[in-house]
Amino acid sequence: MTAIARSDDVRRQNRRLVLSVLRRSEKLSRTEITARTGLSPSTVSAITSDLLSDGILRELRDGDATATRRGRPQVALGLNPDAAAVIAVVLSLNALSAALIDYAGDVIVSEQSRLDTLAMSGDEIAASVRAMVGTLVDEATYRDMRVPRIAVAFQGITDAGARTLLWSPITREIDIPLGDALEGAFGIPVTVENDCNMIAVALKAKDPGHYGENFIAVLLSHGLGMGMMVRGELFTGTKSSGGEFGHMNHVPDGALCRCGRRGCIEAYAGNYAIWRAARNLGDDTPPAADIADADMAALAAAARAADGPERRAFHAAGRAIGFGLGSLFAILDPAPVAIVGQGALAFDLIEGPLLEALAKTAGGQHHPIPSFHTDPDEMPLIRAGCAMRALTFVDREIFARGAVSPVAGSGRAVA
Amino acid sequence: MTAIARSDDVRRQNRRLVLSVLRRSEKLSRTEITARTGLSPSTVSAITSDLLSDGILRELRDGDATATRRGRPQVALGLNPDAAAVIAVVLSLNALSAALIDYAGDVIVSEQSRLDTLAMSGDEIAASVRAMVGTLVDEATYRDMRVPRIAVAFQGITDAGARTLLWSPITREIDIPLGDALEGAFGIPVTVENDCNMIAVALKAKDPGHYGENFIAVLLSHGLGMGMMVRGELFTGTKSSGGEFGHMNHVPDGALCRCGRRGCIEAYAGNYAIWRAARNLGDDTPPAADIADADMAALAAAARAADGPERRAFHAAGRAIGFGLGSLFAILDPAPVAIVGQGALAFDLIEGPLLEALAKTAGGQHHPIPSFHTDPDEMPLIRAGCAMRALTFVDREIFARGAVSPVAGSGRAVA
DNA sequence: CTCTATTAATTCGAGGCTCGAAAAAAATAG
DNA sequence: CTATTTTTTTCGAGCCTCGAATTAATAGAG
Repeated sequence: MTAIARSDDVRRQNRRLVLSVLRRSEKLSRTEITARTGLSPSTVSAITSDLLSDGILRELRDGDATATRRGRPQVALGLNPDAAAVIAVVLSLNALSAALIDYAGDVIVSEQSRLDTLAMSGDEIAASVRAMVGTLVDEATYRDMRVPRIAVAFQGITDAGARTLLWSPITREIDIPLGDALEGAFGIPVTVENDCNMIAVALKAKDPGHYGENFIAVLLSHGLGMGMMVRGELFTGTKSSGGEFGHMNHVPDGALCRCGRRGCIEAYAGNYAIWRAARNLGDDTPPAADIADADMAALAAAARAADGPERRAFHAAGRAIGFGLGSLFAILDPAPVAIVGQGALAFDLIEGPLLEALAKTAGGQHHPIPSFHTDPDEMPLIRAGCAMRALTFVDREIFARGAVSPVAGSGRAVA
Repeated sequence: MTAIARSDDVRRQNRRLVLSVLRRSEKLSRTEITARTGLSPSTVSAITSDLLSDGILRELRDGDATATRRGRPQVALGLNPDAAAVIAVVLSLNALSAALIDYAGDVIVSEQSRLDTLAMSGDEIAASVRAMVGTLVDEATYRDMRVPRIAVAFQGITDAGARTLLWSPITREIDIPLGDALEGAFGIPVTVENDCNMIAVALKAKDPGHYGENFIAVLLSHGLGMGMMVRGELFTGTKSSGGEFGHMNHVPDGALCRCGRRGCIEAYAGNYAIWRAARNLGDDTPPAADIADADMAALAAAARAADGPERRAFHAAGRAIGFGLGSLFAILDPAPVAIVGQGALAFDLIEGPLLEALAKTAGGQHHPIPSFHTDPDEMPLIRAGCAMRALTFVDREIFARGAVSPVAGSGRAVA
């Protein structure tokens, strides 16, 4: 806010603006851009002409024949898929996937592999990621597309600079410098992001009507995750990716959590916690390594069928999440919530206690109870968010600056 | 972030920048401004010349005789105290105070009065504030100073627009439109702010070395309050002033809170909660209306003297605050903490259990334990923060725009 | 088939802004 | 009184946006 401003910052900001409306709409005439941005027609003309000659935009001479109106027909402009490509990597428990995505957001090629992350060292994990990314970089080189950005998403915590994997449940190792490893290998700027933050990015891009300026995405699976959008921006911690909702305290000195502490929300609402409670194993039982989706589904079925430990376990989970959201809402006010991940399949079981707990907290005091939507399939969201994150970076930090030749010869060329 | 930029926005931003370094330093030559802002000497010359002819700055031809160096001597510039004035109002339990403050930040006149806020209606409170502000507006008119901003601080919650008192412990009434009342009466823009947010503003202004980009101010008195600075900006809720730290949940279905809910942190750490626990009154005892500082001091003395219910009460308070901070830090990472208010006098009693609880939560997991500083006297901070808030608004929103004649004839003139 | 109305997009000059280089101003040192 | 040093201002080059005027490209009317 208190930064110096120069003359050409104005153009940069307005180029950003034009690119941002085009990223949302895919196909817009100069007149429509004028209307959406509020810029004057002359400015839009100047900016789009620059972007066209830079190869960042292209004219879409559509065969749609919308020419039913009188007057000079509009020329649709869109992001040029060949302007650049980004690589989006998703690292999860025992699985690695990555995709090469063109500038318009379409997947060109994708790669998947299974790997035993828990048994691997940090170096081995970094090497696996590097190998897969290498394949995609080669692919990009072969197609003569430059790759100005790589984004990696994983479950866990990164530093605030989004460069290092600080901690993740998918490995025993901490402080894996994934960003530096990839950047060193390919000379391409990298961000390492929390998966739930990427879910939030994807939700905002997908349904801006419902997920607007402020909302919360909660991932329910083996552990808990959260991504928050606050005032239109992804909310991250000051030193890390932040948003460790699952490790807010629910019950002081309560159930044993996977993190080694006690009483975390996750220790009541993670799959392992629900499983533990449903099997009457006691709060001190160390968390199971992983629980199959089918087993959780069976638990949910049992809970729906009859009152018993299973149902009580899901209720306790709902209660923990409800109190946690209440505490969160006390700090930053209620906002729509997306319940994402396999746990969303059992949302019918946890919703009641969740709302009941929420009503008992300050979050519900001055404002109406927020809406809850569910989406059990998190992976597409993480992939889409990760790609969007990388593309938005290119929009804002690279193509918003003039004097960049985007369609460079080398696939590895970096500004 | 995605706003349109025009040519003159550049000048506005750079005027802001110049005003912000001058507000921090009080006395700076053009050369020093050049160094601190990074602007070119020509630009600084142009901007300061505008600001001087607008009457916003003044030359301080000092008798300090710093002329021991060779070369043309520097001319010190400073904010012109007569450029404008603001009114800062602090409304607290049974007391109202307000001050007329010149543009350089010095108090011109201040007013105080005692009133029985709990017995008053919202209209009566608004009328009292209006009357006191009226006196100061008259004073400003008499001195031929225009008042472009009023800021009101109080303990409680406002709407996100900082216009309405939504709830406050100082009155039984809710939704008091203080902002509209004052704006209607005087035609001056008004913000209504949470007192702890103003404490945070004041701490940042007072000690930017320690309270930098990220820190938390916790007010311990009858109830609890919190103000947060996140990435250099005051963090407010999306719909309200937010930061209701005291009403994050500590123990599900726990002790009765002043807000009517159960288990809030405040229900363990507010004065009434400590009192209640120290007197073995039980968690369900309705909160006392108010407890004299002397009584709390006596309680603290007893707690220091011997192990017993008093000491346990303070320990429970520390524990509640510690778990609460831990949950907060799970979301946005650890940051320095200021413990402000009368409760800071007993910080020696609560610090141990606080740190112990904090160590049990995720907040302390990846980062070192943050620092804790105390300041028992909150009123000066609230006053200073409130004044600073109003002045900063004038800097940024009014004087950063050119073409404003600041030293208007009428004291009530508003842009 | 030509002409006119209509809508889209571009061009051009006016007016801002920052910056670097050069000039002017104001003091000390000798 | 002159040279030196440091601060501050002035001036032209180079961006940028915007409004008004101009050019481009179509559908419909006669």
